Amino acid sequence: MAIASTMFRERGYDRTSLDDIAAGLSITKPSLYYHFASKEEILLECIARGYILFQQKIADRDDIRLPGRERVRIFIECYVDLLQDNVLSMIVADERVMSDAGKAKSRNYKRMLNRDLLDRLEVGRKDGSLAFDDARIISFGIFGMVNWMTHWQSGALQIAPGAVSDQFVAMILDGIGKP
Amino acid sequence: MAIASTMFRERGYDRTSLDDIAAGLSITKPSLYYHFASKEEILLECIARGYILFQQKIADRDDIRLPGRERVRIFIECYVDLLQDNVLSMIVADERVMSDAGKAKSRNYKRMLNRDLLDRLEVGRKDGSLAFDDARIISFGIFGMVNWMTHWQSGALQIAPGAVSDQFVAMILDGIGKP
DNA sequence: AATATTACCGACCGGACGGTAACAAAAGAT
DNA sequence: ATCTTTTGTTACCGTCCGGTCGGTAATATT
Repeated sequence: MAIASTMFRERGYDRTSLDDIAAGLSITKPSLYYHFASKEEILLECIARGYILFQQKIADRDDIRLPGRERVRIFIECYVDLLQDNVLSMIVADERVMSDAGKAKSRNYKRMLNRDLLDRLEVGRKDGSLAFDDARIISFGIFGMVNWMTHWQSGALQIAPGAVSDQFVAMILDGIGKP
Repeated sequence: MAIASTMFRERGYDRTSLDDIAAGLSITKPSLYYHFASKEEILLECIARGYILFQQKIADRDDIRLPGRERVRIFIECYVDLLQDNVLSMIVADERVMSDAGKAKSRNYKRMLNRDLLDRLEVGRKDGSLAFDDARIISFGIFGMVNWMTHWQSGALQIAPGAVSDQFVAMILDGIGKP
């Protein structure tokens, strides 16, 4: 499963054949079909696994008493961490190749992640640590910034892993404009 | 060409067959091969066309005397505009399917766009209208935010087209944190 | 000893896709 | 009116891929 996640992330779902995955596991394609019903099912399990890993990671670091601003930071840092481990297959899975049922499941995971970030934003708005107009657009913007990291050419930026999320967080919270 | 751009954007490059494109033009596939040498060449022309349209659009609105902050705003607004017209094929083209030569061309266009935004950021830093740490990360973050719009489910947000770029710009320049 | 169950394999099918060869119809130039 | 170039077409090829079928060792159950 971890191997499939990595392959999907590296080559893309479409261009990762079942033979590729099977070879990665040192078995053959029919054997794969003993464990999974279809290629889509493999993808969906990768997605589910990524979501669970995210939940675990953020549960470790989260603290409901912190201001919204800090809870948003924690969300972003955990998310970027997992992205760098090739583990969030949600991102690489183009919904257009999926069945209606699969699409619904995939969207559900995305919706839950979005819900989580939206909640943190609203907490920040209420406790006064954040200010913005439409939380949905802010959320989409944040996801866009971090999800697009999967399109970066690996090694194009010579930079420490943590530095990226630090600067993203700084940009999101404080902006780049000077008063 | 415009039709191919739209199809690539809607279905993705891999899942748009030459028969699809030909059908969209009311001709047949071999006829396509009279005008283009390969599928990749079609893609590269779409990319080139998108870049030219962007250059034209931004040349109309740009003013070198404006502060960097405003020139960044103009860049983002033009970019979002073109994205909404399905015209920036650069974004949907996964480099992993391209030949080395095609990859080089595609990257070159991306590099030029990135260069443009980086220059605007540096202008802002020099004239004091912007402040940030690493311009490359800011630039990648901005491209990520806007490029990811292609992954939004159309109509998920009931919002005026211009409002998105307004709020993105507000978020980038001023941030969402309260002092 | 007889019977299931688990986990796997070689060989194959049907369909889709990028690309090609050979041939036909417009259309302008002479 | 004919020739040539442009722009199409029909029919086909090779390859790849998701998925299936029949069969087989090995392990567990009775």
